[in-house]
Amino acid sequence: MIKTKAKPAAKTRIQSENQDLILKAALDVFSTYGFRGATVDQIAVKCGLSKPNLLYYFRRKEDLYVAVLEQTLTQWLAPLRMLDVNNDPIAELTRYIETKLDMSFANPAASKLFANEILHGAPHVANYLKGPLKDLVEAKSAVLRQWIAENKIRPIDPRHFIFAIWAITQHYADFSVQVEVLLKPAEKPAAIKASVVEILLRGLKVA
Amino acid sequence: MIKTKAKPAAKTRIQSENQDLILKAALDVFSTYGFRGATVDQIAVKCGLSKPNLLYYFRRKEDLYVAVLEQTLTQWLAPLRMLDVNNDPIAELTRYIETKLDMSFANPAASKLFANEILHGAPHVANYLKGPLKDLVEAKSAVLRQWIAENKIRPIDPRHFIFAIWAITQHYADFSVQVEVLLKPAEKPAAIKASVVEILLRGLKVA
DNA sequence: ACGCGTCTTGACCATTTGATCAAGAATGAA
DNA sequence: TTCATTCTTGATCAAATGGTCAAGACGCGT
Repeated sequence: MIKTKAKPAAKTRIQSENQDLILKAALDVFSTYGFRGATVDQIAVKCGLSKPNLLYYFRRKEDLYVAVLEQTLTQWLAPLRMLDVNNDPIAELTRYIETKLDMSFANPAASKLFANEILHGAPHVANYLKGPLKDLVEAKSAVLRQWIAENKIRPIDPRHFIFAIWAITQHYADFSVQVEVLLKPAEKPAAIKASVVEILLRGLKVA
Repeated sequence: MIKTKAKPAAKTRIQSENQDLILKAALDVFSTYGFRGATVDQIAVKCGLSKPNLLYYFRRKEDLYVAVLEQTLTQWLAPLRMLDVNNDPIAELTRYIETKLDMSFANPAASKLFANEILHGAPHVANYLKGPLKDLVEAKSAVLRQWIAENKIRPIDPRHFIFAIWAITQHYADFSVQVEVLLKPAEKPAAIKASVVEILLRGLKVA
């Protein structure tokens, strides 16, 4: 009997369960120690599998790393895709910033994984940056430009403004150790969100 | 004859020359590959010394890493120390932001080295964060608070505003690969500086 | 030129780590 | 139950890498 197709993702129950376990553990370990710093053994122990067993699912350490990275990337950019030109700019941008901050608080590992990858020259996602990401940024820059043209927000360079949102929101994940030390005693997420939104958006509001 | 003191830093000409060579190469390699990702051999080759010779100057890889890190840290925070409560706030903050951006453009390796260290939990500089850095941030937050009290700038949370400046300015160093791709064709530093200053400071100016 | 202390290196070692493989255990459709 | 397929692992390997050491080269004040 023909095997339906060449590469269907997960097939058996055990396969999908274990792949899921592995990906979760790998995100944790890779984001903490980086690609080179992480060891296959660490990840295997973390998800309760033997090293050869883990390598049965992902033949090479790099395959696993790329899988985790790709899984993270799409999830990470989803909220930007939702930016809608037809809604109120301040409301839309507020929602975007707050969503990004929520993600940084809830899943700092994803942000750290990505930051580490870019920091080291993006060797595994160079094409992703040049293709899908650049397209998305261009599209959303156009949205901001239209809002400016309609005089709904004050003029600003759209790309640098997007960079600013990314930089600040991800800062609370990537530099969480530093933030926690300098912000002690701890501040509530809601308070942080209010401050960040204020810093980023106050200069955009029309008189 | 007594050796003047226990641990005077560099003594002979060769010593200071080679230590300098090593520190420069180490900054390059550590910032690109991270502590674990960098190899002593790589650094040795980069500065034209043999591996045992390099280890003659820095007995352990970690010693070298810490030396580079400490050298970088002080230099990196200098511009913040200069923030002067007696000058015009917008002028002072503009100068600070532009200086930080200049440093990111001129020496991205330093920023990346620090980013990598914090990203991985700041294992070598935890005390520095809790001590000198926290003190500096508190002091400069007080400066911002005074400007607010004097109604020279609009109210903002000082600490989060400092974080915002750091996050954005260092973003152009740490994420330079991404920035270059998304900003293509390349933009002049002066244009970037103008955009960033506008984004950060427009919301601060009093009516 | 001498001689002491500094500098340099080839050879070597121990450990870590990514990856392989053959053999056996578990799974599940018929 | 049967048995082909999938899953699991102990043992093992080769390469990379941090670090050591003894021996010799060199720099420099005298």
